[in-house]
Amino acid sequence: MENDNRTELAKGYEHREVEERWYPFWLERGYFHGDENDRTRPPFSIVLPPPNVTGSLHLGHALTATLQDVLIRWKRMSGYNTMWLPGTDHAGIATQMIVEKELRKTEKLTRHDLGREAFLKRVWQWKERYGSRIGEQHKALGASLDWERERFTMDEQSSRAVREVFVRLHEEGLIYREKKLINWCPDCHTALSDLEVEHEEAHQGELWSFAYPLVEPDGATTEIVVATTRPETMLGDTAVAVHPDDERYRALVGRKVRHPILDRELPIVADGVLVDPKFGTGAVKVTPAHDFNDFEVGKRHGLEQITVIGPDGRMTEAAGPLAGKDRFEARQEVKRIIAEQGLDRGAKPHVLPLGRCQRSQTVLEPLLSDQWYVRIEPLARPAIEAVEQGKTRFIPEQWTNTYMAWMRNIHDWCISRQLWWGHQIPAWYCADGHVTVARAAPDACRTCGSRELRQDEDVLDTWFSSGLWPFSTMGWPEDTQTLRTFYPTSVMETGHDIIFFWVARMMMMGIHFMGEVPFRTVYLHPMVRDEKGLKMSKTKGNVIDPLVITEEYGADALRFTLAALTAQGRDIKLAVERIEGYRAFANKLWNATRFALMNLEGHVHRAVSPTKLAVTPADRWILARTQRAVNDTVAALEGFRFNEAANTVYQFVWGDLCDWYIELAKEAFYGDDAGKKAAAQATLTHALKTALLLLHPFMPFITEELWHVLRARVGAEGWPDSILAASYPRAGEVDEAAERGFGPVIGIVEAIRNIRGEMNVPFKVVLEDVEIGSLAREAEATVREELGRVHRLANVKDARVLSDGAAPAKRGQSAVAVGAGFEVRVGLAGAIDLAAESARIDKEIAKLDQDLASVGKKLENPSFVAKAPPEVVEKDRARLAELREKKHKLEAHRAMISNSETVSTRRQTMENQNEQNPTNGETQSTPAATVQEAAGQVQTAVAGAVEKVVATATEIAKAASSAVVSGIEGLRKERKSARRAVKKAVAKKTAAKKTAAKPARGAKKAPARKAAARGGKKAAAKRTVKAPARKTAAKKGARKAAARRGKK
RNA sequence: GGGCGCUUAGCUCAGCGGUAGAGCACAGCCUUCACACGGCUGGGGUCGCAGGUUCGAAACCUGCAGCGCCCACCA
Repeated sequence: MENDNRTELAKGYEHREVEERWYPFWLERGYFHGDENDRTRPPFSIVLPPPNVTGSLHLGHALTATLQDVLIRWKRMSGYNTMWLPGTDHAGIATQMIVEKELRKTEKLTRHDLGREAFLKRVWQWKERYGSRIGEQHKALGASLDWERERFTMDEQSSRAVREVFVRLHEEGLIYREKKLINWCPDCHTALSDLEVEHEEAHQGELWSFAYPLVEPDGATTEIVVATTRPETMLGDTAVAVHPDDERYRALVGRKVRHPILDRELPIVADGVLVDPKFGTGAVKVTPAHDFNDFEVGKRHGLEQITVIGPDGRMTEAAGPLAGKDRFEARQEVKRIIAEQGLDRGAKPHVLPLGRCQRSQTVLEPLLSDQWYVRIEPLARPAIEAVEQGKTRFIPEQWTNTYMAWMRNIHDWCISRQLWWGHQIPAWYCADGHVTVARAAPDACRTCGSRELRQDEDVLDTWFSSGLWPFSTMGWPEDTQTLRTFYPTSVMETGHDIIFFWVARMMMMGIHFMGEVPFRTVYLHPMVRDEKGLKMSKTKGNVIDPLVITEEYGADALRFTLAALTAQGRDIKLAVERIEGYRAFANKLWNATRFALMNLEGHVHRAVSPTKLAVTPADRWILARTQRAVNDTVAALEGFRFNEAANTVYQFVWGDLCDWYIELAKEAFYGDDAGKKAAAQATLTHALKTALLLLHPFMPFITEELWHVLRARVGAEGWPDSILAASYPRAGEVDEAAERGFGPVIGIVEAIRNIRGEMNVPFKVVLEDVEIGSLAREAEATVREELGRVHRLANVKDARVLSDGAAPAKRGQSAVAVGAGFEVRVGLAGAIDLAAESARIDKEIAKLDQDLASVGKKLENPSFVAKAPPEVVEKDRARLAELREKKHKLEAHRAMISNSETVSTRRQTMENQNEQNPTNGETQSTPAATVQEAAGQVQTAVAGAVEKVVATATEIAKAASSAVVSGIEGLRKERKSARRAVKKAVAKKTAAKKTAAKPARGAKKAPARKAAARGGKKAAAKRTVKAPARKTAAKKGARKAAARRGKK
């Protein structure tokens, strides 16, 4: 690559330039090809669900390609011999319709004008012209498909497999031809399988009743009333059915009615299966040629089948006076004629089920015709067993049930289609109608020897060839090395919308012909919808075009977005803002690398574990975080939890690496400690390299680009010349001590930043009076070692770190933060708003009291102590201790402030309330009242209390081995308690406000606006109890630290 | 008619027995020498409703409600 030696990057990430660069590079080196002769590496194969050859990439394709590419790239980097097979589907009806449409538009011709042969030539031309488009689009997405193996469902190899399967199934008696009712699309002029019928409920339908006069009236009984939703079918009625046990009609069974329009008499039959005596009149008109139920009745009773609606949806000659009319016109005509004869018995609204053609949306017509079927039950049984035995498993698991339910109730599969584009059925007829099924055109009729043979004109259902895809593409029926190496495939990744159409058929065919399931795992991805959860459609205008997105935001951003949104069992609602967000992430990664490049000059990366280098606590921390990110990412990928994998890397890169480590490393890079700098360089390189590797399957382009630049900077030892050939990071042990040990440093920095934020001290103001104390021994050492970083990250000068757990001095004009295992005092002489600081501390103490109450109550409950696991109880005890310690420290600080300034009335009230809190339990604290009354003694009293508190705290810290840990966790609880307090206050205030007047018109602008937006209740809460929800100084640090530590 | 899924912060969603989270959006501060596609800080949640199990439920069970999807030959 010409640019391979660049060691600098542009300021911002430009995806267009980068994404163009790498696909040809990968192809050239043959990285995507799976070697069927490779015995050294385990195989991992996927067949891409073949998109329609006419298709253009939509988000469904983008999703499926992304997820499969993530798997394939991950496995490839993990040492597998991967093979991902591309191809396209001829898509019978869809393609034929498109070409017909074009033909009509450009030449005003129908396919019949051209004739079969000429038309098919046109379709092939079309295929040649546009068939590669979708492949190119997959390349733009970065899909690492094995193009050498690209297939088409109608190429010679696939066609041969289709004929072979057809012939064998026919020989086995599993394919047969029969005349029965099928779903017919009058618009597409073809039979359809059950699956291609879209069921719908027509609410504007009606149930119309009319009378059939008895041929021989019998006293009062002169007619029998039947009901129908399809009046036109009465022209094909050949019986009226009643329930055999129905007393009303028992006497009529066996007698006849007269057809009022056609010259025909119909028998009245008894049928217990068809007729529900409670529905309608309890008498049913029977139309064997146009209704599936009636068809069965007809067979049971030997009734005549009269086809009155033809393949074009018009009435046939058998419809007598209505012959030639459209079926819907005929419906109205029939009603009119019957009414004229006085036989109309009224209509009522009725919701009727309608079947529509999946393709054309035309209302389908059950039609009697000769079609080919697959006898499916014998094929389904083994496919059910395979799943029961776990040979193939579904993810998410719930789809197992869907699959099973359908398979157990499966109907024979109508496979013939009256189309031209497709695999023509390998059956030939002689003049006498004998059928010869053969792999190639036979010379003579197998039955009578006639040489006058004509091939069946129908073609096979598209899904017939798709069903063979996993093995037809690998050379079946030959016993190829490719099949031996890559069949069964490892994963079938597709949408749940084609679980029956495709997945089930592949299972049946694969097991039957290969003797082995076609895939070990079926991962069914969610459907992509728009941000409101609606299906994307051109008419709604809510389609997000992946090609536009790729152009605008980059393929990497699109891929990452799709992966990050792919949670199991939920549709994806995609908003463009999400993609924007992940484009920003790509830019972040770009700039992190850019930063590294600027600071790695002269650094030569060695292929040794960075943990072997002498490193600082910060270095050890990011190395531990890196390993955790690796572990979590790999675990998520193994479980097909794409969203988790993506989010893990995202958080690691942006949070740990960029927000923290890079900032920490600056101190090393810009300082003059050569050893520290070298360690930081090695560490940063390792962390960044790992991030690139982890990300590669999700964002192949940018990671490849950055890999090359980084590699050029730090030397090539152990770095392949493509990230694609590098090893995926492996799970390993996380240095939890290093993660935990750094917690106080992070906590202290965040605590100081928080004080800045809350006290309105801009970052550029250097804090020159900072004391850090109450540290445990190891924490003290770490903080001392990393003090330079604390200085830099919090813009502090000469912070004092106190020894042996000593607490910071009590001084006025200061803000104090108490965190887990540390306490920080920030002197803000002249800059502090004491009232604000005092109020802040008050609120924190109020929260602590809430927590103390809650934990105290829990621990006072004997059954909790007795029944809960000891660790849990212990944890709560430690937390109680933490809370108490913290409260004492804050109280001491507050007392100090109280001494510095007159306390407001509001605060007094609050303090008094706190003192009255019975769950407080700590009676030693200095009551505020005392402070007020004896101002002169305060200093001494406070000092005494503080000493006690510190002593107690130190004891606690030493006693509990995990003091720091539980402390960090303890801090998190503040949040909940605080919220609880707010909630209670809200409830009270809401109750109080209910009767109060509406918010005044002239209220402050911003709250008023929010109030309007959020509704009265919340607005009230906002106005009245704003402050208590304020967080404590270090809580965010604690939260993050806890999150960082992870739960394991 | 049968089945499945969903209901958690304004929005999109994680979490699925032990201290309510993320991204975006929002507010304040910051044009600090990787990144304004940026940084720091903050505000915002009776985890759909009602019962039950449990020491403990957003999580498990039951019922209900709303939304969505799939399957289905009742005229």
